Amino acid sequence: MARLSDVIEEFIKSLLRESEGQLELQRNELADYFECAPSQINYVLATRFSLNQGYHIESRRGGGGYIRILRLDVDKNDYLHYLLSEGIGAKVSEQAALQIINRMKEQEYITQKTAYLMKSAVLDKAIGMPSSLKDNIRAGILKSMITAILAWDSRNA
Amino acid sequence: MARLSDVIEEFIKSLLRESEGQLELQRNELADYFECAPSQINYVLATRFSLNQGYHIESRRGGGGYIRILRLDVDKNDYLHYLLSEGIGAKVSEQAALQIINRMKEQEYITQKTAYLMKSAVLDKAIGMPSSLKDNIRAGILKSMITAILAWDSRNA
DNA sequence: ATAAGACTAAGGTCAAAGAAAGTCAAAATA
DNA sequence: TATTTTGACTTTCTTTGACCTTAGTCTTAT
Repeated sequence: MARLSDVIEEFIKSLLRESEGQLELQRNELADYFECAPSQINYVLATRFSLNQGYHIESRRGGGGYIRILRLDVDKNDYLHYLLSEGIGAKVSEQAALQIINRMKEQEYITQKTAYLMKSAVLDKAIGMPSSLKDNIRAGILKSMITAILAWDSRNA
Repeated sequence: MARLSDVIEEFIKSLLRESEGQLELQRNELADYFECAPSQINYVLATRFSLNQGYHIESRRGGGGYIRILRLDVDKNDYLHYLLSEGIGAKVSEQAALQIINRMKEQEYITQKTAYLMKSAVLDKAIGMPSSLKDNIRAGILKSMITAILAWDSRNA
């Protein structure tokens, strides 16, 4: 007897295959279909569709809510995935962040203008905050922006 | 299932596009057309056509009453400078930040892709941090990105 | 002719109900 | 012990409806 989470994982992945890596679903509907608790869907998403595993999730609550799952294009964007999974840890200095963005530009993942914009978002000046928390916050922001760059392409495929 | 509020929003926006950003309508008529409660029109106006989102609403009750909606089209530089000097204070909520970025996109000051990138940088998730400091940090980042957009333009003028 | 008051035709407000999704930790299971 | 399953509780967003306010119109007494 396969674990239900594995079944749900496979189900979602087959849906993704049929729909070019992009998919929108209703949490309660899916939970109904598999006769499980709605929160199990969250568990499956958290453990099998994380960023490190190459997926991006967007969702909305309330009437007409949804969960959107994007499969990021993995092999095409090696460096970016490396950054997300190992390259950027919990903390990143300003210098390191700027270097990373420069390299992204040199490898033509982003335009010069986008690089300029991204840099502005990770500057010490932008983040304000004294303390060592700055480097944590910067890491979060940088990762989020890199994820957005990856997600954009999948989303508009 | 698309949210009715979104449908009404799009309907109004398309009317605005056809009429140079100015439009007068009858609340009950519109509610009839969409078969919804009249107060849902107010909900749509409040959540999607606020001043921050770039719209101005005037209305009149009683016989011959109406609701007038104006799209405020501002000059790019004026608007961005306004945001930096008054529009964005020391703190900004996630919602408010996303609305500002949406407006920049609707006014075509930035592309949709850039909007997506900028949004990713101001999300609660990106900033991490529980606490109320989030809104301060977000304000700093958003201002920094807006400054970068201004600087880029003048630099490449 | 006119001012007061009643009637009608709008739009406004607010709170409750409904419709999702998120979180977290306890319980169950492998 | 680690992973999975469940469920109670929370948060967010939307929809509905009862009640309120305001503007114009019509009657009527003076």
